[in-house]
Amino acid sequence: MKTAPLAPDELDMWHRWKRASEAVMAKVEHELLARCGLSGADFGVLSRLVDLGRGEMRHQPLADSLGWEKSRLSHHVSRMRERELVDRRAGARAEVWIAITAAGRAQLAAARGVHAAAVRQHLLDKIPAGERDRQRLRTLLTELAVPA
Amino acid sequence: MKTAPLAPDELDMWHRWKRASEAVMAKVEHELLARCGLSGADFGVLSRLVDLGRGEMRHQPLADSLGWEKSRLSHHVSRMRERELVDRRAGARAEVWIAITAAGRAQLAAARGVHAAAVRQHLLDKIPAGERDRQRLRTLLTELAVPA
DNA sequence: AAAGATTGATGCATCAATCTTC
DNA sequence: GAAGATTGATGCATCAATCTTT
Repeated sequence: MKTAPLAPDELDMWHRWKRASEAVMAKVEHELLARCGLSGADFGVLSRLVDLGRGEMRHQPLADSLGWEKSRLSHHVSRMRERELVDRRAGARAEVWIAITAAGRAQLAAARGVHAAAVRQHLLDKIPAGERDRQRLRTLLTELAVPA
Repeated sequence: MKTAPLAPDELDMWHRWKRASEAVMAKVEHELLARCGLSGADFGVLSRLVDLGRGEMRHQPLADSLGWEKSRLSHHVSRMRERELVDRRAGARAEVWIAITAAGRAQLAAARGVHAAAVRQHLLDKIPAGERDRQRLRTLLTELAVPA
């Protein structure tokens, strides 16, 4: 199977896509970290604990909801635990529960607003307002996100 | 300054965007690594050396063209040098030149086709074909990539 | 001292290997 | 031994500190 090199307009679209995805993520995560002391990963863990689990979840479902390997979550929880944002406890069977702490709830509450503002400023406000345009974009993003 | 939490449709768009940008990058970089032994960063360095510099460039302009800190490039070149993909040499003034090796050229040549195919499969082919749609997307991506 | 680049320390992501409890 | 989770090793990104040549 022969594969022609990317034509200039193809290369252009690829570079634009790459720069846009890096820029949006970097801007949102930078604001969250600078203004709230939470990385995007920290924010993801804390908000899922609260939104999906009323403050605590088992290890594996939490990892799944983040799209993370269980080992990645394990390392990350160890670091967040030292900062007293979450805690770990053993369940009745062999399972582990991750729970948000009071300090974690406070940080998350402060971060929600900053996150919402950053997402609007750097992404949502720049998307065309028409319902047809938005629907097209939703469809494209859904296609692009299909797992390998 | 009021900041309402993200509404369900806003949150939905944010999550779709996030998953799409992560998925496209991961798929392209994974294919490049699995089939050619080059990371996205490696490919970026090699292709810029050839396309922008006929095989060699000074350190700082190369870093700039990648959007990297100079220290990041320095570390990366050290690792690529051990794999004999590039070499470093001192210039007449205090400057450093990074040059692609013969082995680097060979790997890059093999990788170009794989990269082109992956970008088409995972991004370009999923974008609507109409010129108006494409133009709209280009505009959106350009807005999103504006530096902080 | 200024320009140009490297180094070292720290935190994070991934993989394979290991531990623990049923 | 199987399910559930942690650990250790390695490579990468970022920041501050340092080195080197003019």
